[in-house]
Parts: sequence; structure tokens; C-alpha cells
Amino acid sequence: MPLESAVDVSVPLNPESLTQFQVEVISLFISAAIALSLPKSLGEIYGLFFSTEEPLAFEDVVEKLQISRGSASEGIRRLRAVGALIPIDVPGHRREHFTAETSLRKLATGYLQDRIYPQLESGEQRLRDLDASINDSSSQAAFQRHRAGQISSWQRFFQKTLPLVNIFASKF
Amino acid sequence: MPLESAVDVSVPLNPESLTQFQVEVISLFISAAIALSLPKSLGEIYGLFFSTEEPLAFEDVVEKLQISRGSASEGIRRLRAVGALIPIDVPGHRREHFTAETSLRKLATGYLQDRIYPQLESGEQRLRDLDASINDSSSQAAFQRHRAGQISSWQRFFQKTLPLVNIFASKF
DNA sequence: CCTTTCGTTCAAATATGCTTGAACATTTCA
DNA sequence: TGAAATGTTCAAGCATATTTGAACGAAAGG
Repeated sequence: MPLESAVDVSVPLNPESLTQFQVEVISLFISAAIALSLPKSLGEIYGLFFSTEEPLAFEDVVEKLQISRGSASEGIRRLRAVGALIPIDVPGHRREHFTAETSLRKLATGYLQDRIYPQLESGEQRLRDLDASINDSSSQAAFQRHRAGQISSWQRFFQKTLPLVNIFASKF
Repeated sequence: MPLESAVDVSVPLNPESLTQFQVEVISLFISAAIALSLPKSLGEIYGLFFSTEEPLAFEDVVEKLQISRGSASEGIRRLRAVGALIPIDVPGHRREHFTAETSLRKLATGYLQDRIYPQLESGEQRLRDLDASINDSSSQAAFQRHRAGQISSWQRFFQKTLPLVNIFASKF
């Protein structure tokens, strides 16, 4: 059961404008985005910046990837928000340009803060609700307390382990 | 932008059959499944087993969760495949029963092998394709080789870090 | 064998979420 | 100002993924 069956990973390129290297990189990041359950367009856009040495502006993204302005706008907004794109002032140009952030540690931090930590936080409230739902007079109370304890332990695991990811990432 | 906006996390329970505790646990695992980008029904089914002390059979899942046989069949199949459900022989019953695997290490191993490692493996071939796409006579060759090197480094990061997750998980 | 029970498969329906493109700001320059 | 350039927003269309339910095996019991 392939994870991405029937998903088109090809790059509908503007033939004049992308190198073979860029096409390969973009295709790779599209796959990575899908693996992380992120929209394909995020991988596509990040891949374009990653594979391009010069800073690029909004309009370059639209033209080179042949995607709508709406997708480009939303994609750039999200990539900026997690720190995957760095705004760069290009003298003599009015438009805002960007380059790809390539520090693995920074990318990982952005991803965790965007997608993982919010889940962990909401989980804490839910654990309290869970405890409150245990009926102490039930014959199941001991079992239920054991299960609640296991979930708490898992939560602690994530809270302790995720920061370590950052530490390891800084070595690469 | 909440990750699960407009997703129904409530449990359409068969009122006679689920305790308040079970409803809470199931709702929690539905959220967790969504966070991991897994089908909601997987969380629902696992939550039922996790919150139930006795082994349950296929038909119990259909009745207690009020879901179709198709969903139950598919969900149980996937959970078994990653080791999240353990087959249990219940003497005197013909049907196959299961209980929840609750070892965090085993669950993490199953998830990684199911969803993450396949991606890493296919990534190796793509890296070779990427190297092959570098045109050494281009003025961009040095930049492109640098980028290819970064991607390789990221790949090594995942290959070294993911096994550590297992080691840490075994302590919880 | 025939019937019943148990479970799987798969095409259709549904739900979800991504992309598009036109309308709408906003800023710059003349 | 007015016109042109640059981006953003959002409703509608499209694509993908999940759920259902009916039809179909397979196995057990009689």
C-alpha cells in the first residue's frame, strides 16, 4: 500500500525556465511534503527556492511553477510563517525576495511548532477530562486509572523527546 | 489555522454500550490519528481496544462504534499489520479476538516501519537521480553539488535519529 | 452437501482539503 | 490623483481519501 499511490509528483514546468536539477529537487520535495502530510504545493515552492541560488520573488514562483497566484500566496505565507523562507532585500528591486532556509535545526523547529506542539498542548486539557471521566465506584476504575497513566506517560515521552530532535538536528 | 478544523471528533456511540471513559479515550485517539494524518477510523478503533479491558472481536467493533463492516475490517487489518492489535485466543469462542498493544516502543516501531522508512528508502534512489542531473559544465555546478550534499546530510540525520526514537520510547 | 456465521472486497457515495482565478486591497511611480 | 504593479482573499471547482453497504468467499457445524 504505497503512501502516495496515484499522486502526481511530476513538475509541470515552464520548459524555458527550470534546469533538470531543479526539476529533480522539486520532485523530491513534493514527495517529502506528501510524506509529512503537507500540501504538495508547499514542497513544490520550497523545492524551487532550495534549488535556486538567487533570491526569488512572488512572481517568479508563479511563472516558473505555473501555479495560480492563490496557491503561491498561500504557500509562501506558510513557508515564511515556519521560517522556511528568509526575506531578502534585493537592491534595486521593489518586490520582496526570498531564499530557502536550509538549516535543518531551524526547519525542524518550525515544523514542530507549527504541527506538533499545538497538539501536545491541547492534549493536556483532554487528559484532565479523561481523569474526570473515571468512575471510582466502578469495577473498572483500577483499569481505567492504569490506562490514563499510560497516556500521561506517552505525553511525557513526547515532551522530553521532541526537544532532543532539535539538538540532534543541529549537528547536521 | 487549526489542524483539525471542522473535523468531527465526537463519538457516535451506541448509547447502551460505551462508558464515559471509553468515549473520552476514543475521542482522544481520534485526535491523535488526525494529528498523525491517519484515518480517523484507525484512532477510533484503537481507542476502543485501548479503553476496554476484555479482548474484543470484529463484531464488537462494528456494534460499539456503529461503523460499517468495511471500515472495521480495513481498520483492524491495518492496526494488526503495524502491531497495534494483538490477536488473543478466547477459549470457547470461534471468532478471533484482539487486545491493544500498549508498548510505546512497539507502537512507534510499527508506525516508523509503516510510514517513515519506506519514504527514506525511496529517497536513496532519488538522491542518485539528483546527482546524475548535475551538469558539471554549468556555472551552477558547485551550488548544485552543495545542495545535493545538504540533502544527503538530511537523509543521514533521519537514518541516525529515528532509531534513537525507539530507544527513548522503550523507557516510557 | 446445505446452512449459518464470520469476515473481506470493491464500487459508489461522501467528506475533506487543495487549487484556481476573479475581485479586491495596497503600494509605487508618474 | 490616476494608472500600473504587486499581493491577498475567498468562493467555487477539482482531486483525493475515507466510509459505506451489498455482494461475495471461506470455514464450521449439522
